[in-house]
Amino acid sequence: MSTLKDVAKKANVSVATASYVMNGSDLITKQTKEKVLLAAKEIGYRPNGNAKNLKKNKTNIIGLFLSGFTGPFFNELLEGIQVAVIKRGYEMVVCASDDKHRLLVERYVDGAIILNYHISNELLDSLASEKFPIVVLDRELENPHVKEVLLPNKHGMDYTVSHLVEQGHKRIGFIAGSRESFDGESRLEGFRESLSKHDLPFKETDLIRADFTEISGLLCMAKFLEENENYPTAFVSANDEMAMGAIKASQQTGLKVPDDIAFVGFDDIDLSRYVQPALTTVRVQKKQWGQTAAEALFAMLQKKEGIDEAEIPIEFIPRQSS
Amino acid sequence: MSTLKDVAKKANVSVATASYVMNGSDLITKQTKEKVLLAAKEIGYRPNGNAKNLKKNKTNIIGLFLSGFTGPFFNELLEGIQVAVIKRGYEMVVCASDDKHRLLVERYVDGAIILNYHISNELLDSLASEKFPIVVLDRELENPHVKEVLLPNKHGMDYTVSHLVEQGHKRIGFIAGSRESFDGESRLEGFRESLSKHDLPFKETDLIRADFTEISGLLCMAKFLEENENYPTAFVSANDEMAMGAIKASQQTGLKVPDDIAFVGFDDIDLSRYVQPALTTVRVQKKQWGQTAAEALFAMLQKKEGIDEAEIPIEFIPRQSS
DNA sequence: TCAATTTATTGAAACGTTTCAATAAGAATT
DNA sequence: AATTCTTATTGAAACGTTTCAATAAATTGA
Repeated sequence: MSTLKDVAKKANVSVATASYVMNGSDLITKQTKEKVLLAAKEIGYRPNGNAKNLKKNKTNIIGLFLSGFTGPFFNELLEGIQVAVIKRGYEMVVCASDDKHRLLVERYVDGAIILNYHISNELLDSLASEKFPIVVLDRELENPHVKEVLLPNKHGMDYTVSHLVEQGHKRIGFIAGSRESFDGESRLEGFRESLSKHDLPFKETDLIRADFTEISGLLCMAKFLEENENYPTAFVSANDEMAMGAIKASQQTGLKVPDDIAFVGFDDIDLSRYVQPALTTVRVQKKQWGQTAAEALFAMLQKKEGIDEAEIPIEFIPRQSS
Repeated sequence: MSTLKDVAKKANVSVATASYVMNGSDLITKQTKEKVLLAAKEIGYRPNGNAKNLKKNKTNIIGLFLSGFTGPFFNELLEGIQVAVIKRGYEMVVCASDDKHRLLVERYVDGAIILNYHISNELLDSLASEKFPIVVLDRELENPHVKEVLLPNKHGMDYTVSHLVEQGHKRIGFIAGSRESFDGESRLEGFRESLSKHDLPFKETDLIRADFTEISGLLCMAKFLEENENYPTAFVSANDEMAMGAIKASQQTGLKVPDDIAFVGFDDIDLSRYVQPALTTVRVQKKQWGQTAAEALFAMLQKKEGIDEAEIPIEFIPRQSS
């Protein structure tokens, strides 16, 4: 593989000059510039990113660290981060890990956004620094170089429960996702809190554990209805997909939604307004979430202090399922 | 940030020794080993991946290059690649690009899997080499260091069309995705070819252009039905999501599926068997696809020649929508 | 015409590792 | 006790860049 040295030799200049040319310095005269560029092309030169990074002590890459690619995988979130990152002239890489977290630890990136329950708080504490800021999307963490950018899940649950209470519901169930999800659990927690604000009890047996997929919602709800002939008049779901599945299951059992049983989702995915009945839900700006996360990271990277705690906007969307 | 040198100094050994310890060489005596490890821990040492990579001329990372994070984003595919990559002691990074493709060009990875229509054949041709093998998932490309791992889309269309013809359909429409998708277009092409094998004509006006999302399928189908009171008795869709959307649109117009109009999807996503009516489709092993792609890459990386052209298995799944 | 200034080019050190070849220290063989 | 053979440790070069400081060349001003 050819290097800058090869280019320099071919163009009859020093490697310093070649380097300046490759980086578009304006000290270099036009004709040497062309000479070098031509040589580089002829020889098929590709810069070596590792050497660059090593020298500059900087990669211009930020990393998004996920726990995996299955499960609730937020395309919009990725898109939001990507947009913000590109705007800053950086690149983004996303990777999944459950063990060594090599890409996170070995300084391949200038900063990290974390949504990975396999990564411990201790590790993050030991990594975060002035030079290596971190944004967490899935936990609370007190550290000057770590910033939390969290969804206002509890806020959303307040809307939801108030709405349901207004409609006269007294016994409300909950469809939860997998326990590893910070958002899922904080929605459940928020649900519990909102319920008690309204002096309503929660029967633990009305808690259904699914795994965020539509099909798990369908299956678990079907099972629930089969086992309990006495059921809540309403269910809150930790996301839209499960709510949709649960609605299908209820309908297949002959129940009318929302008359016999009401459902409220969370997220407002595109499909929610098109299903029958259209799904009541809480709209979450996932793309905005990603963007905010990236912005927060860049703010730390540039030591700008005054980043105001931007809340991710949410909105309650009443539709026909409740 | 502390370096190996710092560790060495603290442990009173040479950096060579420290390096050997960090890499678990068995030449080093147990007590120096402990001494170094302790020093490393105390000092909070993290290896510098860039320096390592530079020296070793190898990153142990393979890259998956996508065009974006929206659109048909194949979690299963990612999962498949990830599994195979981890098994080999490598890591995977995924990134999106539409312009400079820095991460692809600057040797951050040891090999690449491409599913990104922004990346030109010329670029791939210039990058691919003995030392840098490439697997393409979205094009045909003749190059000794590039391997195609493609879905048998046309094969799937043969099944589909034969099935529909057997059921007596004579006028069959097609719901296509966005033009940038290689798979989408090759399904369309396959559809055309299968149709003509059966001596059936294809009316260009029976081609609906959507964008792979369920909602686009719904919207485009609704529009089509509104504009054409005369419509095909069956539609083949380039993926399941659009088929589901189209079915919803048809039902909302009062049509009975499959009696008035039949639908066949492609992919067999989880949900397909649970919708009403259950969706006839072609099952594609996406995870297998990813795994095969990664295996093919490793085979090239290890110069193993005899990689047999593994076909990704597909299977026709007749259900109630046709 | 010569000094002073500006502009273009270059040599060489440095970034943090790995790893070869060389050395030092111990153990084993005479 | 001297020699050989192991084993553990180390010095130093190398990987491919960037960038500072130094030089060389060209231009200007007197």
